[in-house]
Amino acid sequence: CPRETGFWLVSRLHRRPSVTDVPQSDIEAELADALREAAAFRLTGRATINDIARIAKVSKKTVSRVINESPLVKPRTRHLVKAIIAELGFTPDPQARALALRRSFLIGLVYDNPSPQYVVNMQRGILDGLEATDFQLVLRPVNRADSDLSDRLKQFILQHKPFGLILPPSVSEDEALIAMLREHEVDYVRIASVDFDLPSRMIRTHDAEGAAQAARHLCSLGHNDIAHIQGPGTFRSAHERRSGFSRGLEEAGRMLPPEMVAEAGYTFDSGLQAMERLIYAKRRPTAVFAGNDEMATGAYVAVRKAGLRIPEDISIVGFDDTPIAGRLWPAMTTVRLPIREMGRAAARLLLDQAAGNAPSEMISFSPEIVVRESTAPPPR
Amino acid sequence: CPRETGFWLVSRLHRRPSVTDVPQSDIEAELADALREAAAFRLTGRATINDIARIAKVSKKTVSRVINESPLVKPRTRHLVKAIIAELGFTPDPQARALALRRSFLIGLVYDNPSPQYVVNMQRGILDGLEATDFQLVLRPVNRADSDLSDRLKQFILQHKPFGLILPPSVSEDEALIAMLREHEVDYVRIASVDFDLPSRMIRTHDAEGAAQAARHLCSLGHNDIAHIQGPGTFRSAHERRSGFSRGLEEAGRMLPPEMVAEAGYTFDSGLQAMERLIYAKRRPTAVFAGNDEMATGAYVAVRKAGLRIPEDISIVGFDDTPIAGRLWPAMTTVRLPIREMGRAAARLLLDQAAGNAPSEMISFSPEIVVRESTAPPPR
DNA sequence: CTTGATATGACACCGGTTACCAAAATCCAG
DNA sequence: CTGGATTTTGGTAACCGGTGTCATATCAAG
Repeated sequence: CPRETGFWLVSRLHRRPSVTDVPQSDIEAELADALREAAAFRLTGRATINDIARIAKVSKKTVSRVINESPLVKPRTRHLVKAIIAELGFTPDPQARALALRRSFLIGLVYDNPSPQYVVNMQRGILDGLEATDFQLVLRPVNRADSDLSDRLKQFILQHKPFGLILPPSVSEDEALIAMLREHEVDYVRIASVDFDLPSRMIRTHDAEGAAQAARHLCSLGHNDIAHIQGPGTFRSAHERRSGFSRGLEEAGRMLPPEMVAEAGYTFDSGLQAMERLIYAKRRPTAVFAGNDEMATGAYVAVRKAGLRIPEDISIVGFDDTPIAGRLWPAMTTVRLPIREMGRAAARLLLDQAAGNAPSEMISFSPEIVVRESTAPPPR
Repeated sequence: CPRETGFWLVSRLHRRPSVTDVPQSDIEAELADALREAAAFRLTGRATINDIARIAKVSKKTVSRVINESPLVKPRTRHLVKAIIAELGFTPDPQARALALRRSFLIGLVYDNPSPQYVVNMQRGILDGLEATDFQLVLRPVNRADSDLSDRLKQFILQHKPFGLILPPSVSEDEALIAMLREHEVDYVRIASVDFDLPSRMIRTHDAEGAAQAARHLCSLGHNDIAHIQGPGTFRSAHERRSGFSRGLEEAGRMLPPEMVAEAGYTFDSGLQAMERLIYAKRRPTAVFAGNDEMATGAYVAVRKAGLRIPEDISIVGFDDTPIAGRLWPAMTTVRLPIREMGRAAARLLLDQAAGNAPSEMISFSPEIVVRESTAPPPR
């Protein structure tokens, strides 16, 4: 026997077919009366659940049931109440609801503070997904370095009782954080390029496959001296991208020797320096795959500073397809991750959870190479 | 006689000096007792104002007064209650507070949907300013074009009763919106490059002055054929920047003839096209000032496509100093607006309002030119 | 011992939700 | 067809965790 709880979306599915064999005119009249009264009330100000109840001549609780789509309401009553709600443009007060449900309608986006470019697009996507719901997106930047992550976030959770959290890469890999979330029973969706032991809702990206595409692209152009600017070792995505790239090269009969890999920190400056190391190394590469667009942009500058040309002397491939990629000259070939769509999916996943769907689900996204003008056959 | 209202920060200022001439030992003992009890309670779970009241042996109202820094509490009681609050790590529930105060602790950032680059930095700044407060930043993108602006935003305001809104340029210029906000008595801070008739809190940027600096810089390099890529006419900032630039040129004895102005839409593509028009015009300019970095980046590409060099053939100056400016090659000379600091100031202004400061205040920020490598003397 | 100022408490209320109970409708066997 | 058990449906009161109002208790000064 299901208890009466705030979220009825579940049971909405197996609702009995509604039987309406009451004299139509009767309903009509009552409805008209109520609506007249509602219209009169309308000017007074913002309506509450009490007003609706009074006008519909039912109890508060019944109105609450209608709002929450409880199946325990006669179709007739439901229609009446819904009509009045529509007429008054009533929407339940999220604060009051939050207080009673001990759960707010905030969705937190938790990200690492030196916010990577992609959070912008992710925000867009999440907002798309939250459109026309009562949920609000709040930003929760954290400093992973300071390890205040858990503390501040816990504070936020205890105070604001967020409905759910969205954890983009890097934050999503923090197992201590995840443990804390489970302890406090907060819903969350992880976004990452690897699988996790604990089954939980997540958005999975196949970064390795994208990197392999980059490798295939460069090989097909005829490059043999191929280098990689790798992201920081603390990021799982950096490993994924490197190993995927390496695998891609091997499949095409090439190798990625350690001296052709320069590690950097996913930043512009570090990418620039890494590229300089590669340029002035014993064997200069004719093509470089950077772990993200940010570093690839740094590589652009290093190449230019060295008096070399893109793509005639050196081909460059990035990862992420951030806005900057298309704005550079020549436009950057990069591996596109559908960040916005991922954000949208993450929001949906969180909202679904409310509807009582299966406890664990995963949505996969595959990256795709976008060939622009920064790649060409190697110089002879 | 001041009413008892949720926000006492005002009166905190003219509080009488606290006199504590009660036997120390007495207090100590009582405090110790209470703290022992508090420590025992601590494990039970999250504390509420009732728990504090019970342990301190005062009424919940008194605890509420202490939380809100009301001066109507004896220093001794205050100390006791504060000690217990600290011991329990109690923080008031924002939802409950919001319900009672009919005002939530959300700060909305309202921005035009094809979100301009600067909102990222603005977000950072606002988050800085909100740090260590109970306030949360929520994102409210709107489509100005759809004119759903007022409707959707009104819906948000009615439902979530935000504490205040921050309105960056373009949104801040919408008088209909402002009227709606005043009608619903929502606090807001406008960020704009012009003054408004209605006195209200605002962050004012002197875009015209920044543009004039750009003009002076180009003139001092010896340019005579100077063009401008102007932003869309619907943006006040576009006018400000143009007129400031024009004034700067005139002060240096140059002119900005209409045929040397190309209007674009603050976007990369439109900037690219505008630059192409200028390049293939009768008299090709040797220097171009774009209304924002986005368009300037488009100009870069147009110049390159035409086989010309930056800055040897054409100098380019942008506006905003978005991250992309420093990442281009050659690095872009641009006019820097301290967006992040502005965001921080906006948040502070909103929070001050709560503390009952003067109803109207303005903080000014002056832009400053950042000379990088995209400007040089004209070709001979 | 007043008196006015200061400090505290009792209680209703904000706008929803749940637990629990009562009334009505439906079903079943006798 | 009827009475009682069972399932629906609607209502009441309490509660979520704070705040406002207003009455009352306390205190220093006159």
